Amino acid sequence: MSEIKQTSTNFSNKSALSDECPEAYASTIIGGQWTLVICSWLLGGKLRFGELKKKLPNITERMLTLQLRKLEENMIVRRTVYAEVPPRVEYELTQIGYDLKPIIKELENWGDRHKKLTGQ
Amino acid sequence: MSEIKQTSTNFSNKSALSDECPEAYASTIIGGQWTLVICSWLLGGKLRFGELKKKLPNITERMLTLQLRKLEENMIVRRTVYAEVPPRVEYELTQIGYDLKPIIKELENWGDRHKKLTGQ
DNA sequence: CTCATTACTTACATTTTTTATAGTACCTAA
DNA sequence: TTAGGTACTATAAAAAATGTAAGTAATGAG
Repeated sequence: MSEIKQTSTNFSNKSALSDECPEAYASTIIGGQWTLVICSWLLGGKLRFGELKKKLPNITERMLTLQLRKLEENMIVRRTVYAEVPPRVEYELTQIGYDLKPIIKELENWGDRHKKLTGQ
Repeated sequence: MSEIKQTSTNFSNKSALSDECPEAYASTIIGGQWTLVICSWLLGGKLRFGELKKKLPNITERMLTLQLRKLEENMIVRRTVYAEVPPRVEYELTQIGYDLKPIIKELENWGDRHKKLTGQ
């Protein structure tokens, strides 16, 4: 996740697409496997690392960390560390993160309809 | 793309997530690198394989084929083959594919705002 | 017969994403 | 002194996605 080769064709393709197509740009930001689900949980309010982990039973701590870091880099999520022991870290959506709400809702809606249609 | 290991943790994680979270389900369907851009072009009407290729200058024929096949499998796109030589194949959105329109539009919107905000 | 056209397919290589497993620092409470 | 909780890190490996390069079928034009 952190080791992207800026010389690869894949990288330049993604960059070019992101430059020209804001929907592709958005997709690279919210496209991770756990990204939307994390955001979806955070729509309900701030959560600690461990709380998020409980909501996503199968995620590894590493993946959760990576996804949260990426979300933080992309300013979707704000991270607050409390200087306590044991540590307490809270995650919450920023404004632009919260702005994903209608998109997430529509995706849920569309997903449900698609499932019914295809009998999944 | 075609060789997904149904015994992998990744596969079972994705399945479980898709079962529970329609937004994650939707994301696995429209999450490919070129998927949304292809759909976005098709919103304007049916296009031939070669026409799509021209719209996406950097895509390889292999990737275009794979993405279109996946979209077809997922009933987002309808493929029509004309028995001519040289062959002619047309792609167009299905109803549920066309229903992605508002989502794509909102993603474009959100992407633009996000770009401005982060100075990309 | 040879060539051009179109929409692919195939085999393989590379890059990116995801998972597995085992740690770490810090303080508190027993 | 030891154990326990919290939010991580480090390293390796597996899996998935994407890219490269070459080839194919059919047929009509020349």
